[in-house]
Amino acid sequence: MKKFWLMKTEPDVFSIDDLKKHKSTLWEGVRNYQARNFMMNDMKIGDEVLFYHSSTDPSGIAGLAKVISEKKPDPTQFDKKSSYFDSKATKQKPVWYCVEVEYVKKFPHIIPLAHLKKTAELEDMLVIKQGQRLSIQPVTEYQFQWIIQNLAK
DNA sequence: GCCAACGTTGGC
DNA sequence: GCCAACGTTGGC
Repeated sequence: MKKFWLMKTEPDVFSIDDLKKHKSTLWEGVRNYQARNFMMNDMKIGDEVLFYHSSTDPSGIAGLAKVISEKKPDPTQFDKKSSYFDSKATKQKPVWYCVEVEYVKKFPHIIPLAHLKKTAELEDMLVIKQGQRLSIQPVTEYQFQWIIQNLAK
């Protein structure tokens, strides 16, 4: 059963245009257990992703991606030079995992967070809740399809 | 740049 | 295991 997700990124660091250019990317650098657990346990090949730009103006959904590989150890946890280095992690016992996501499309216009907040059909979306910092969030199929059909233009 | 909300750390 | 202190996220 295909699932749907929202993944946040700061466009200054990695934007939808970067994903388009690279075709796909390992979603490395997640250091939150809840978000990691989604990637470790729940995200499967073919799952669809709303690609969300945070800490920018306006913040919002910039496009679509899809999951093309299931969990792999996050290489940055072993890299002493990386700010994501984790001394607790070993190659035999990695702590952090990530999935690989592939570019699908960039929306003609970003869908601003403020717009999502005003949409009654999306009132249960996690991303619009105050203080919701989780960088990978589950989205319902209804929410996903509604956004595609009504807001992605 | 501010700061509320949240997750994590560490002393006890 | 509690919880205060701290660091981070991310909208505004």
